Amino acid sequence: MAGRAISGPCQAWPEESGFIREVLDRIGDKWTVLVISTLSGSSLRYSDLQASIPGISQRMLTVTLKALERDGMILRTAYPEIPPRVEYELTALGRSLLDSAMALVSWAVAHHEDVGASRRAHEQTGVGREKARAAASEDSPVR
Amino acid sequence: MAGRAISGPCQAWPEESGFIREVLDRIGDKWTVLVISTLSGSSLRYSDLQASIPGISQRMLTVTLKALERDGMILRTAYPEIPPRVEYELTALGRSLLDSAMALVSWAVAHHEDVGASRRAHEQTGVGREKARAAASEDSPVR
DNA sequence: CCGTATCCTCTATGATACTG
DNA sequence: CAGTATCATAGAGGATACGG
Repeated sequence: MAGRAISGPCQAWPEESGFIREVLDRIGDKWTVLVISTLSGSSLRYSDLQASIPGISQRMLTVTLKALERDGMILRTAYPEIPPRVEYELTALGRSLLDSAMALVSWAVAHHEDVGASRRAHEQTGVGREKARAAASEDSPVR
Repeated sequence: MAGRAISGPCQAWPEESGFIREVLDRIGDKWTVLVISTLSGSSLRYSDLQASIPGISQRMLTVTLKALERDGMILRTAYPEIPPRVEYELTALGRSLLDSAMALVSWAVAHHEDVGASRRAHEQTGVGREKARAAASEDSPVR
């Protein structure tokens, strides 16, 4: 749709943005990171995953697992027993993503307080309802 | 909401999952990573950002910038000139997230072919329409 | 036990038009 | 230039019930 509609100053995001968005969508969705993180230790059964991830619905667990399997991140193995048993485990590709994803999780753990503080500050000082200063001098920008 | 409803085998994700999800939602949304990446080089004006990120709407650019500012990732500075000028730049917190996010982007660049191959393989072999084997021996699981 | 099939809601995103 | 306001929509995600 966009094509090369823009001939602006600097085309920061040429064509890579396509599959970058794909990956970000995948890891950004509500459960993917939780699932692969849960599988980091050992292979698990469907019901184990559901028990280990509080709040996930059957539907979303299934959908997430299918997507990850399709993308080669996890391996699904069904044992035709009675009762049925299915095990999920990370592939090498899945583990490689886990590394990068955990960096993000670590960031979250390390900085969530900073983010919280910033949010509180913005509520108090009423940023957003900022008072437009009448003065217009070059050296006193309005925050 | 979940509380401690589950008393299962191993509580893999206790309470951290809350703010982990918050961070993942933020970086997972359609434009955040593109915006902070674009700001990695230098501070930019609103219109520069819009020109540098093909396909973003005014609304989403504004929404994304507000969210990032609220979370302390970027700093907004308005110069009360005519015409108005507003500059956005990454804060230290924003740059720290950029590092982790770029790790993910690097992963995408490095492995998007593997993912593509896996997807094609799943389409061809018809995984999902897997043939249920009649046999039920312990040592021959169905993939 | 391991899912699939439906229905339903809510949010993210976009298009468009207007303002300081 | 730098937004804000409003309306519309697709799809993610959840609840529930049924099937192999």
